[in-house]
Amino acid sequence: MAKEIRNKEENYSEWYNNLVIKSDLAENSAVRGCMVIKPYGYAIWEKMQAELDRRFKETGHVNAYFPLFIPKSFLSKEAEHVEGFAKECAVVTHHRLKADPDGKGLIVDPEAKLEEELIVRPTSETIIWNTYRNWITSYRDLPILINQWANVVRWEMRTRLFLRTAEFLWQEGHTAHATEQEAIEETRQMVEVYAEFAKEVLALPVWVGAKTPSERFAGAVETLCIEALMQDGRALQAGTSHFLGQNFAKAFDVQFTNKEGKLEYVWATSWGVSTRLMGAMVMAHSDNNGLVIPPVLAPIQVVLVPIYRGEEERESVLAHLDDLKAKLLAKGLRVKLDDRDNVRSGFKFTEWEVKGVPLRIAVGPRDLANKTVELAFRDTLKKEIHPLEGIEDKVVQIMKDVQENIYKKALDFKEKNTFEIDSYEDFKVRIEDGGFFLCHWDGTAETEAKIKEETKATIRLIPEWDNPVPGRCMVTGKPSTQRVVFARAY
RNA sequence: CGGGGUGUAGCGCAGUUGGUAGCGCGCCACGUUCGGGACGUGGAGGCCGAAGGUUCGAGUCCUUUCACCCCGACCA
Repeated sequence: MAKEIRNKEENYSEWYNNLVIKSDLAENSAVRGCMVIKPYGYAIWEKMQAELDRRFKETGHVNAYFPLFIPKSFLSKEAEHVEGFAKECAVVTHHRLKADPDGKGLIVDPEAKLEEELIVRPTSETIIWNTYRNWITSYRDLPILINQWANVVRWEMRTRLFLRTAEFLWQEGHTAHATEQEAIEETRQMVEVYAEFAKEVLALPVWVGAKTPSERFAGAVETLCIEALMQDGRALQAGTSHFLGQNFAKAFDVQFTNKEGKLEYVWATSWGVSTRLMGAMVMAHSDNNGLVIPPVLAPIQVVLVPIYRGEEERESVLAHLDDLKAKLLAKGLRVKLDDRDNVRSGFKFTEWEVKGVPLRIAVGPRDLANKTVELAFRDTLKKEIHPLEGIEDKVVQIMKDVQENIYKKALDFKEKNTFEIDSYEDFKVRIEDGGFFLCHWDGTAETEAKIKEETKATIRLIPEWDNPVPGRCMVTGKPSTQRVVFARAY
């Protein structure tokens, strides 16, 4: 069962509002479906970037940057790739405007038509592989392990804040390898990096597995992914890692001479996560009091709120909190001292709670007298009084505990909402309540499509079980080698 | 592109059978307050999405049009 929170769309907009606003830049549809990321939201994205980037570097990758514009002809070189992306591309056709001869304003200058249209990248496989062709001639040039931080544009029919914006920020890794085995291992390694990141940083437990052919990335031989569960019971694809085989090498003619002196096509992978992760984090942890941000990600981990009346008290409490802030900063914590004098402390409490700051420390005259502080925990909403002595070490520990606690809560939710179902009739009923469903499937695209058609549920992934248990397809009764994970997804 | 809905103050909304444009929040000023979103008094802020029509008179009725939101098809 999903939590009480489910279907409360108004919660989403309230949560989101602290982080982003929907772009209202234009009255026409040009920037419909884009979002403005506010500083507080962007700080979370920066933290995600830093944590991901560190993991990429640790696994031997380097960053680079490729152009935003892709010649139209590039996109058509890989048959399945073009099939998948052609329907959602923004196209640049001209390079100049001029004054409208019939009146005010500007028109596109027909003289300035581009010889070949440019596509605003929906993903960068094509332009990167076009570049790799010139970089790779020998096995000594391999592997190439490059990541790029970029924005991409996908002109979706329908957008959804965070989860499907027309423009989004992401990272895309594009690697080139001499052997199939190495590329497969890279694909696997990166999905594991994502799963670890989801757990340790987003405090989000995920399923890891392979997509079915129908859900695969356009141009991939295999797509691995991580899938998370939102509090409303719907699944969210949170990251993908693709084994591209030699598809792009063949499309862009990227060959190398191997140790035996023979020409071979290069093996490829690509993998990415996006600002969608912010949506995942928000929808997984937030509650009716607002955002709940895991400490590792929180732009502000600890907020210090002074309580006082009168100028004299204000000064002594603030002096005290200045000291405390310095002690906490020295421990590497991200601390905010809210010394605003134009709002009351109660207002501050609520404001930081809504923004999801993991820990609030309030200090007033009473605490000054008793040498204590009041700790208020965002995740549990509990409050406790703690001696001032040694508080900085205590807070360091609290950050770890809270991170762990938020993860455990999400893990518990995921486990309670994962069901083994063997009857399709049961499935049809139970799917309405959301969650992950472990079912047997006969492995055919027909059955997969039928289930999607009848229940709106899709196969989120095929897990790699330690001990796969065979059974019979819940729809057709045909043999199945193992259970797969179904859910309704965003 | 189908199906539904909404456009009135910065935001959220009300506006009766057509008759001087309203409320809440926010904003500004002053005062009292201050251990969980304070209160009082005063104030600023509007081509009622746009165009046309009916009428003595339109936020309200009619026509046209534009925009946005939600649900589907598409998708990370």
